Amino acid sequence: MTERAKIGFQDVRDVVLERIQNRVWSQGDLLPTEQELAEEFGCARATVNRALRELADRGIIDRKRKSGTRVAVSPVKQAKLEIVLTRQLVEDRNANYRYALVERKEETAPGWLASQLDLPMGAKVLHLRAMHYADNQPFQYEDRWINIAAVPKVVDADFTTVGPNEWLLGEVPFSNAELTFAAVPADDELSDYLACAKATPLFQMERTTWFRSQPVTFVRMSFHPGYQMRSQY
Amino acid sequence: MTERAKIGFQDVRDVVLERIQNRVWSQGDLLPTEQELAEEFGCARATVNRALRELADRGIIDRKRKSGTRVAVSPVKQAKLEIVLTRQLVEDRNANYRYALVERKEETAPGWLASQLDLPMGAKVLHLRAMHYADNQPFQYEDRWINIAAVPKVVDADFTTVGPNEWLLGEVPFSNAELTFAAVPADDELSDYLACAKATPLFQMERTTWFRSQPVTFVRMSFHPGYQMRSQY
DNA sequence: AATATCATTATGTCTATACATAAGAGGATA
DNA sequence: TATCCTCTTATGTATAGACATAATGATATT
Repeated sequence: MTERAKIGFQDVRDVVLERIQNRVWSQGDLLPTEQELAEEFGCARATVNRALRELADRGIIDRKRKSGTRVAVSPVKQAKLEIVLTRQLVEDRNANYRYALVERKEETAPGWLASQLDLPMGAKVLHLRAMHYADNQPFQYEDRWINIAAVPKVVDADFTTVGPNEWLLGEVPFSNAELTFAAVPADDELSDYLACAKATPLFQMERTTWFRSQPVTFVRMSFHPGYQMRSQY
Repeated sequence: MTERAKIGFQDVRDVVLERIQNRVWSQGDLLPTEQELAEEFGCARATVNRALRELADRGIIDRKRKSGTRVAVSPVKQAKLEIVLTRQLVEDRNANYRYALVERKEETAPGWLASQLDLPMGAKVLHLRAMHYADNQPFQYEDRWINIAAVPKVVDADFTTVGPNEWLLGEVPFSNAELTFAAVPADDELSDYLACAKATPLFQMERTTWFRSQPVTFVRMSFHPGYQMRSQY
């Protein structure tokens, strides 16, 4: 028997996506209404609604009340970039992870940092410098500032065994962040810690983190020469 | 009157998120069932379901049939990285965009490319090299290979006025891709085109694109010295 | 003790119905 | 022509009820 199973929202979603990919509906085209699609597929409008909502979330289609649903003109491609702990990055390569604290110092936020984190004048910060190793090879140099006002308990953490990232993940697990990526030449300090020649190109990632609009931390991570970051969409 | 508006799924979502952030429910904790939450909020179970589904999509909670809903132990942080056209990157900086084709050549895929794109031996590719300028300053050098079998029409496109990225977006608007980022030293060619000293650190992004499991294109984009890429989550 | 069976339970999904809301279309008015 | 109004329409959301499904835990069997 060709007794076919009932149509679910995933079926609708996939068929609609396929039609868009096959140019049955081209960029900018108006799709049938939910009602019409529901009739075509023999399902409830709510089912079509969920299917189309998912496609809209993915940026495949644009929806507007009264106007209807259109195939997105310029599909907003956005890559998902998994933010993982350095420990995990290292262990994913089947390498042995080692962490070492270089320096721990309480200080007043320098001007550039106060500006970066939007801190008041004279705000207290904890400045940490640390190294991450993969099989005892330098993997990443970490330069971090933590807003003490946002995480008062940080003054009691010594960070000799647990890295600041892991510690913060436990204290402030849900936060927003802004990232920047760049290529920079190794300066004296970086070339020293990362065991490379001066001016070697290094991949650098900076991250500013907030929790409920309050600045928490700014970190600059410099990776060993040749490091590649991966992502997909 | 304290006549409060009816509870919607967004309210439920936000209240649950707030409780998680406030550690009312900590990492790994079991949340009340949908039924219980629906009773608490005075709404239908479907409403709670949608609220929790959104939080699950964001990686805030984990849900499993019969077991229930738990606060995610290691919230998967993932940054959203908008993939934009080079033209847009330039114009977003209020700079004048200019594109120039450097070379266009049909060839058989070299071994490393066949391997990268998973192409059969002797597959035909179109090799393009191009420059993107911002206010007539070198902005990005683009080195691209397109799988002719996947996009036969590409042999008729001359790419003198429209860049390959924009052209492909029109032809293959929906695709998957894998990205890698790295810092590399400028070689002779890059230092020439990007007007910088040899060995200058350059931010480089590589992208491999598929459409329905068929490899479409591989591109290596090298940015001018000092370029920063931004993202957030 | 190990394995198969079955009831239970929380989530996953679908449906029909209802009402809310944004926004386009047309007409009336100034 | 420009502005305001109402009507209409497609999407957005809520609901009660139903059944599906995965996973757990208990029970019975080997």
